[in-house]
Amino acid sequence: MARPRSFDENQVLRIARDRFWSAGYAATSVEDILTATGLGKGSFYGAFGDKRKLFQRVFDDYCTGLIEVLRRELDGPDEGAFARLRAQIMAIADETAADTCLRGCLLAKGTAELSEHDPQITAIARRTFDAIEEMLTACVAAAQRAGEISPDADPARLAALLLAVLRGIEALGKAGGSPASLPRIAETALSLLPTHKTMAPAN
Amino acid sequence: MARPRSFDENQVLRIARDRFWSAGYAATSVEDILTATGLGKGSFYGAFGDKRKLFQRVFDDYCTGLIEVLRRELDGPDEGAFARLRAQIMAIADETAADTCLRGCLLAKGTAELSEHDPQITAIARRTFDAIEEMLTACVAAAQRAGEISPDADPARLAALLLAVLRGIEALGKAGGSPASLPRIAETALSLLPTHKTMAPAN
DNA sequence: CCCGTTCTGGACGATACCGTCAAGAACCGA
DNA sequence: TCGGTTCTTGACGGTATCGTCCAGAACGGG
Repeated sequence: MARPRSFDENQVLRIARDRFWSAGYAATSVEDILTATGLGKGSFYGAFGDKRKLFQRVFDDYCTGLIEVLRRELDGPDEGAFARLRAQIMAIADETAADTCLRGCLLAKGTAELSEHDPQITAIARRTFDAIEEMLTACVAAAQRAGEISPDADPARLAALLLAVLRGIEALGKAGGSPASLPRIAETALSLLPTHKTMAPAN
Repeated sequence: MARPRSFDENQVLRIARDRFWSAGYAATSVEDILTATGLGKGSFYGAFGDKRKLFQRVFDDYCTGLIEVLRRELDGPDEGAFARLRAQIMAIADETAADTCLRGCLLAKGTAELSEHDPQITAIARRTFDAIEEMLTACVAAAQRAGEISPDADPARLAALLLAVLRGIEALGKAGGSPASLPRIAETALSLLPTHKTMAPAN
């Protein structure tokens, strides 16, 4: 018994996300979002409270989605764990290389722009990186059990390194450059992982 | 025969850089810079033309400085090349870990915020990454000649990977986290470099 | 059919912001 | 000392921005 919403909240979130994603937080005005979505001010502030609150929500949703996708791709039996790891890392590199408009990753962009002054954003970013690192660790450990990565290696260390490489690929991607360079970096990283019982890794 | 400037251009550039660095481009207003520097509008626009032009100049100066520092640290004889490489990479990791206010690196921040919409910024970032990669390549090659890195490895590939790791460390640093984690990543990366004539690297 | 509740549209106030401009100040060579 | 040139100060116009508020619309239970 009340007037129902005339807009789809998720659609608004998507549109707002795209605006923030493309222009950044500070450069996106509330009016931008209003015209893009067709909402009136009353509806907007009533439903989302605030530009900052909206961004935090969008950012959080984005990060949650990221983690979910990654989990779906990486989880699985020990058999094929290394293949899954490789495929996922290569996919991220390819994706980044294909992003010719240089939009990049909202997680990276939002963290770069806001982490210094918004502890909430920092916390979300931190949580996300931790989650990804954990999934990578599990995948590396699985690959070790399957005999595809040297059992002497510390899976947490390798995972942390791989996460850094992934974030680095994303960062380099924003400067353009040749499309082949990013996958090449991913390949190099994968090829350096201690596959057999070679030298002592990650001393 | 004209009235001389009453301000130090370089000092203004430094102050403006710090503002941009801390708040980002969009969130820094010209008035911010004016009050921080004490300049009047006329002087500001007369000397620097524009908020955007000023940022490009600040960004360019910053990148040039970055390259110079790195060159000073990495250049040298083949003897000790690997030690220089290691020292520099660890230094960057330590520095990033010590940056508790999460200000990060202006190159990363500026690129993340502006590369999508400002080709000039993209070009500067690109040029800077290329220069760093080139210096890393030279250093890796030197270490190979000194017998500290396997001669079978492709120095350009290793250098590209190291650059990605460095940028990744910087990106992860902005999310806070334990101070030990970043140096650990750097160490892991260094330890995985093919030191002797181990497995075929970077196939 | 009607009323309470929630939603909508947009006017509104108060700043903040960008970049221009003109009037006057400071300098220095002659 | 004087004139020409450059610099400085800050007022100004026009716009953008954020968030509030309220009058009225839409709905559905009773």
